[in-house]
Amino acid sequence: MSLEYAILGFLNYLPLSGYDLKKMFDISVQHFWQADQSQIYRTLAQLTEQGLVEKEVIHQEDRPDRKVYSITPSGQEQLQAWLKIMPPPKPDHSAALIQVFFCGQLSNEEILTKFESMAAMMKVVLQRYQQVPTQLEEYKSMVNSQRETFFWLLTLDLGLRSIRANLEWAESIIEMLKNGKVPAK
Amino acid sequence: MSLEYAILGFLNYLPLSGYDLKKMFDISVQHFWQADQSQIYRTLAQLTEQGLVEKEVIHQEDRPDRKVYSITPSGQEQLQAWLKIMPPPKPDHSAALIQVFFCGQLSNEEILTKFESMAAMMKVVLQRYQQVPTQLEEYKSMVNSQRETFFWLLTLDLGLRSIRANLEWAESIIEMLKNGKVPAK
DNA sequence: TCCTTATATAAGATAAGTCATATATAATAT
DNA sequence: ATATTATATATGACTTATCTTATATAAGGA
Repeated sequence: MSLEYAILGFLNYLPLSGYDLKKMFDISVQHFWQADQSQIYRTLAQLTEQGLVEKEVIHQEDRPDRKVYSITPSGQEQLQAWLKIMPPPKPDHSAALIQVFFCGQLSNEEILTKFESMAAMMKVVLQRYQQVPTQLEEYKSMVNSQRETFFWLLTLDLGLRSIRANLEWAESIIEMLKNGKVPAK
Repeated sequence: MSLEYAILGFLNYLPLSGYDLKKMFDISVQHFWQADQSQIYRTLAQLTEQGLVEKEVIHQEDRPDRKVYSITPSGQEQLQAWLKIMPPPKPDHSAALIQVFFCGQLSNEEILTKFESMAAMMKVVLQRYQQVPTQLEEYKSMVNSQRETFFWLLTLDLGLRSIRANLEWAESIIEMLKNGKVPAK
């Protein structure tokens, strides 16, 4: 599980509660990692058991107590070690590609509609990506390091390149459909 | 779940057993869908319950009985309907990107090593992809349709484009590391 | 006044998939 | 002679993640 390491990564900057962590995910890696709130809490519990993080309960009068987690030396070791290894590439089961694979069973018009809405969606995602750097300021105030922001921008860059590759692919298929290059049988 | 529809897609060509299906996955969509044997059997059971496929037991003397599944009219309807909709884009949790995001905590030499082995791995994947069309013959003999093979090649094309985009990204980072473009702090 | 958002954590149910293992036989390769 | 591969299905245990719901309070907007 790498949510585990993502959490350790953030806690290595500063101590945070489960609630804070959720916000951190949302302002920084939301473009490639949507963290589930309940999963964060469960993973935090698990990391505590393993001695990789430590919990400090901060009492609050009017709201539930804050439980602030800090990384332990053992947690830092684990994180460093993990950052150096290559994570086993997990095969992604792409529903979209399964649809492409079997879409010969649809009519050409239906397929054209499909790829056109795919292309349209990708353009939306592309725009969303191009607007992500707006959140940079929020993130900067949390980590305050040009080096960290640099790597953040790299993850954005890959996202952009991937979406562009996808869009070009979809557009090349639209071209083929319009020019009658798709075999009828 | 889209394994469900992937199975319906194959059964729409011809009736197959769980064992046959596993082989079908391996010779055709293995590059974007590694199907788990036990998951295929479980999904087949579930599809039978839902009335989307039908089971015929074929007795064999020396080996376990073959259970051959065929798609029902209801299954065909479901498949057709699904092929037309856009599957909700499932957010992929990329361990590799989490590593990039936090790798500012490593030294520049360690990071260089990391991206170099990443690039090397992508080159291997690229070669593997370029060799996939070899399996085309096997697949052709199963479906015998130029239209179907065309869409198969499209899924390969996307794979190639994506890997190339990834590789270019990794190489651009290697360049930056070598030219001292990575902030020290 | 009422609704939403923010603050904060947690647990039950369910889904989807992976891993390991079990059963049984025949053919092929080393 | 021995080991592996092919044929064929199935289940138990486990992991990871998602969805839903619960609890509690305060501030701010319509």
